Amino acid sequence: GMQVNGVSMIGQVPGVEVGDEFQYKAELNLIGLHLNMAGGIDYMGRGDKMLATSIVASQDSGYSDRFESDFLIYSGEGGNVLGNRKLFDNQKMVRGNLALANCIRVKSLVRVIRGLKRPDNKGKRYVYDGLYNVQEYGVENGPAGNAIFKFKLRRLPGQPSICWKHFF
Amino acid sequence: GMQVNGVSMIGQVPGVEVGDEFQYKAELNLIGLHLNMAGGIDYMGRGDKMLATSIVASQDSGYSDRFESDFLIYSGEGGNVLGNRKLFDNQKMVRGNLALANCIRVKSLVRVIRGLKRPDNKGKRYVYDGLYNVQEYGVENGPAGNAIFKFKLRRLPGQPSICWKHFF
DNA sequence: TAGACGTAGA
DNA sequence: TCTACGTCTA
Repeated sequence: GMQVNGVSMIGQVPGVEVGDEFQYKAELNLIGLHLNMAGGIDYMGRGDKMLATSIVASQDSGYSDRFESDFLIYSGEGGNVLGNRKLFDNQKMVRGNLALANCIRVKSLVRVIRGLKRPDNKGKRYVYDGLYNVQEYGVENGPAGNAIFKFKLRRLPGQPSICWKHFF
Repeated sequence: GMQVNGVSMIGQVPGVEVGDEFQYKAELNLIGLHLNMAGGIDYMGRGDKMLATSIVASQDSGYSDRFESDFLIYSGEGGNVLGNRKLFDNQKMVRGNLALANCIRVKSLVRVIRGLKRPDNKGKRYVYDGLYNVQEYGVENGPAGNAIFKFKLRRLPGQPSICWKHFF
């Protein structure tokens, strides 16, 4: 049967290369690429503070992350009242958001995974996009005037590009 | 990688025997024992009405299903305001509840799966308990005076017992 | 105990 | 789009 629980780590995961595709969050968890089964930001303790290890980014499915040639604008987590995704509140600098922000000073690398639609439009698939540096973050206004964090991540140079076939 | 999507069917699933244990809802889905990844009641269309095919019953994890020697009292689904499990409303005779109630007249068999705690207390495991007949249902009052359906299912005689080891 | 970019089917 | 006895980590 299935197994779960990969190992939490920062940086490249042995055996996983840019462009590798997975079908379920549980697979990302098993292989250790992204342990957070539901959340988009995964993180771990490093010394006395939390550091983000990986994020799942999507341009569709109601999310508005933006992929450019060599950087990524990623929306923070939280701000859903009662988990509702219809009632909004200000996002807070805690948990995943804080862990992601902590990466800026320390220059800790973050794995980026793209959440893409499946061909049949049922659920998502996940493509590993490589290592990024978190450069900065700002605050934008969401649909209800609520605060949403926007993190700017820069893709580490020298990594292979994702084959365009992945996006179809 | 993992695969999903078993086939919806009523009655015994080929290859699955009483006492077989599974670790995830996704496994139940894959093997076709219970396709509903989140809901406790699985059902399908049969002619012009819905019939329940399987249910997942638990005595713990906040649920109050009761297993007796040869029958089971199973609580209906729904009644959680905003999916909150803290704010309660009356359960309605729709979806899974309706499909389960429909089984009474037609005497359609329902597979019963026991949701049990794992030894490490993380998450659940699932043990197939065999086929049951839905005999009747009533309405009880929940913690907030809200209506909760209670279905009485009788275990089909002649089926082997679940090994007691499963419960430890 | 609560929070989170789950997942499938109606 | 919505519901549902998910599943994990902090």
